[in-house]
Amino acid sequence: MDDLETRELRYFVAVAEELHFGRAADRLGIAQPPLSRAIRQLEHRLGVQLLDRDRRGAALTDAGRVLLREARTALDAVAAAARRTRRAGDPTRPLVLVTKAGASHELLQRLLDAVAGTTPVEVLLCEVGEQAHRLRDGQADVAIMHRPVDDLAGFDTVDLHTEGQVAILPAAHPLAARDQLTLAEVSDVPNLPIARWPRLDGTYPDGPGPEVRTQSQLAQLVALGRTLLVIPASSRAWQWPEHVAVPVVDAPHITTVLAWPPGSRSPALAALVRTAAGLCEGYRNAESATHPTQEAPST
Amino acid sequence: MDDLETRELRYFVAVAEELHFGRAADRLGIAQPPLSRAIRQLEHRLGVQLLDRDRRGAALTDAGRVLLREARTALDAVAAAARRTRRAGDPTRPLVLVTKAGASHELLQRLLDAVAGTTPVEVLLCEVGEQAHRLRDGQADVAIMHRPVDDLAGFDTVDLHTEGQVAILPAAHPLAARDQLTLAEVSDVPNLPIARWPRLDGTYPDGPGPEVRTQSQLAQLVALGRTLLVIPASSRAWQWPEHVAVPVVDAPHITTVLAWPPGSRSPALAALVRTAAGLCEGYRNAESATHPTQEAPST
DNA sequence: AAGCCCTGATACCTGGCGGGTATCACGGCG
DNA sequence: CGCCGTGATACCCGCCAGGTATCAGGGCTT
Repeated sequence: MDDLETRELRYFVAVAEELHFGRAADRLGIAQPPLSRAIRQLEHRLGVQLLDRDRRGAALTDAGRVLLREARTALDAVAAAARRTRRAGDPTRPLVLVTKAGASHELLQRLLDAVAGTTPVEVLLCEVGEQAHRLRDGQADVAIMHRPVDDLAGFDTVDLHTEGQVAILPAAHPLAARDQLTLAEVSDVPNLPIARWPRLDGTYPDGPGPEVRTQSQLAQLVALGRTLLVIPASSRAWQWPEHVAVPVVDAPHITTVLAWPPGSRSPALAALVRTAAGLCEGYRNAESATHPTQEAPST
Repeated sequence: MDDLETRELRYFVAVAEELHFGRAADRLGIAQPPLSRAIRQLEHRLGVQLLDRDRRGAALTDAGRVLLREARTALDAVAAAARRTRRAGDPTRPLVLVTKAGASHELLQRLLDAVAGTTPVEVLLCEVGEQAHRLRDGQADVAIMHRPVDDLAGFDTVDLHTEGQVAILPAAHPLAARDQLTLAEVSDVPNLPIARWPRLDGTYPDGPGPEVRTQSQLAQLVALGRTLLVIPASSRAWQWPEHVAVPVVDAPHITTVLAWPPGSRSPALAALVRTAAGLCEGYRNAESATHPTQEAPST
């Protein structure tokens, strides 16, 4: 019937994340009773139980888990609407491009040089896996991402460049002397386990490797001889003197792509996409000409 | 700062679509003054002018056009959150599959047969181009769509089948006697112009062909000898006795895909996707194994 | 030119509801 | 057995969404 309000979604997300009405209310800056009432009303309106209350907190039901995921994307979309509208009203707005720190540095440099003077571009750096979120919630207009490692669902893209991967090893490690490696050799080095990244919900998968959250943590761990990693050959801007890169011959190739929210039609974005496509003409995947999710936005 | 409420977005969308405060207020079931005030507050909060007021109505500014697009997707996301949550709380829920009427009928039949008894599936038929919207706003869980004609941006997909296209002609037309045609021959038959479909905003592109909105309108127009169309070979369930299908040898191949919102993890959906992929093993594009937007949802 | 009409804007009132405080119910635990 | 910490309930208050009445002004007609 009547639509949900974003306030209700924000409240539910807070409770679902804290699993505790008191703390959630605290975080929201309101008192606990109105929060309890709001969630109860929400459950009543949806006709679905979202939380199992308990003397020591609350637990999500299946429906609650669905709403948590859906509410997050809905709130992102609302926030994106506000941000993009504010930016559209600012005539001096630069295009905001988000990329992983250090990834595809040379390519980005060439792209920025090519549009310098015509299209102002602001570069926003983020940690691994955050680009999609920044794009979805309107903090950025366009992103440099990588297939198949990043989640490109929901974006239009053009392919920019495809390349092999290298293993980054501590210089002191025996494997560092090799001039090439295979995935099998890399994946079961007993005293050099692969690091673990957080999942979307912030928890870590099980495994022997160290838990990392940022690229600089990882760089340091490699330098300390505690882990290794396999990354695209061009993503080496943050390489330390203690690091050695060895090509991994059978690792899947990584394609660098320029990604943007579907439907974006600003002339600046269209110009950037056109320039990027032009820069990489030779490398582009022929599929991109026929695939509808890979067309440039019209002006 | 403070987030927008969906009420504000609904109000703005109404005004932006009507371009008239009075009619918009009417449609929303409120009076005009509160609506004017709400829009003014919205503009003030965003720090952006959204509408140019005028004695004879209102006109969208650039920022207003951005907000209209963003607000629609945000409202879709909120509506989807409500719908999907309600459905998640209903233990008897069938999976809702949406498809264009008549398209890929045999494939769908095989798919439904294959999951009959294990996964209840409700089939929702819609007109051309509506599937993406139904999927985005939560009315459906999964869709049968076609690449490259449908907009697949924002969905995970598996390829099911690829096939050539045929021209559907009035049986009385001279070209109907041919056993094959080319795109060039089809596209400039002077007295048989291709029909025009509405754009997303409901307006029609210019051109000589008749305006159509549904497949049955189109079927009738072809039977009347007023237009022709080019469609995948399998989409002929609605063919009339007055229609003749002739292969178009150089038309781009159409791939039938199963598409669903990224992140959906219901066991029923996963089972359907697995079954579909199994059914079409031989036809599947090898790329689907490595492309992240084409992986089956995990259970 | 003088009204009229149709547009959105302004003024002002009212009621519902979102939010607050105080308190209850209840189970775990020392 | 009483204390603590959980969420639920009761009740009050003030704000703001929404209503009515009215204004302002430009393009019509006459």
